Amino acid sequence: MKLIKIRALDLDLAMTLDSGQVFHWQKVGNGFVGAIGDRAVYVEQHANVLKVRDGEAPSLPQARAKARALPRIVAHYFALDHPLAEICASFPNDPAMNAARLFCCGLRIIRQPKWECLATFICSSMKQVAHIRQISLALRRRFGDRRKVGDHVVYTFPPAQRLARATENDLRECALGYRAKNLRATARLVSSGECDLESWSALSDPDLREKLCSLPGVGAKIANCVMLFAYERLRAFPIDVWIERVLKQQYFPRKKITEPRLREFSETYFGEHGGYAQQYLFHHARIASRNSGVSRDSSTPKAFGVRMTKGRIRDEREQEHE
DNA sequence: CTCCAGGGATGAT
DNA sequence: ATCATCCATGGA
Repeated sequence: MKLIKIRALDLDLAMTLDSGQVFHWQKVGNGFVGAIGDRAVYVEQHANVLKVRDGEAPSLPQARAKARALPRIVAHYFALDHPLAEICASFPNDPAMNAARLFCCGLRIIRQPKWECLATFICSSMKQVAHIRQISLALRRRFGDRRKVGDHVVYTFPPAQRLARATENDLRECALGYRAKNLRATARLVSSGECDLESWSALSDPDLREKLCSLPGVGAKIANCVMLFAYERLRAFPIDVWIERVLKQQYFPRKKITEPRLREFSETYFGEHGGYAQQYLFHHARIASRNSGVSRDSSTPKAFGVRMTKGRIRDEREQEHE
């Protein structure tokens, strides 16, 4: 089993794959297996080197050609060209951000295929990471293409056309619940050509956001995820409950802040790589709370050093008014 | 404005 | 072993 080496500075592969951007990579031995587009890939990290291989090709010349392309594809997917030191240096200098920056060394924003990212985040609404992984796997197993890398089976993410042909019930059987209707409707818009995800790359941030939000099942949060993870809009700042909690506790303690004001703050304060800042704050908060052994509805993560019960938060909200 | 939809993991009891 | 809670969008 021959592995190709790729130099990868400032990358933490395991953290990157576990930071809530992608949901299909599976840990195998010292590395991970997953799909990058249509290609089944195994990847493991040794310090500043990635060792990779992809699935078999039918003939030897083809296999050689594919192997030559693989390093470029992997480097592009993991965004090894992002200037991570510069990006981190552009973050604001404050305690929460500094803690997150320190904690998340080597965390990169992956470049995901647009349809795969959009569809996956439509499925993510009102779900937690563990569950999104199950949905992604169910969709891939049922509608994707089976590939092998070594002894491991990997399924590619099904194209929009294939999900558009599925019935709502087919999708529900993948544990999508009420998201089945939205995913199917969006798949039809994309596969019919009425919505051309590739051509949207040319749009400004606000125009792109508007287009994405026009799709069934896509609101502001999911639109921002897709902008950040699939359109390289590194300013896009998705606000989920984790980030909302962090922003309020770290930047507006004991103050009521309206939702539009919080959004405005998130879009200006964190600068040109706000999406990266968001990812760092998000991942730090998630892991810190996971390790604290304290449920997050009874206290904030230990790393932030603030204790605040849900009851107290409610009290504060009731006390203050604009 | 509120309420609800679907559901597996997770943590509390 | 039960039980409550997590989650974001869209429609009633």
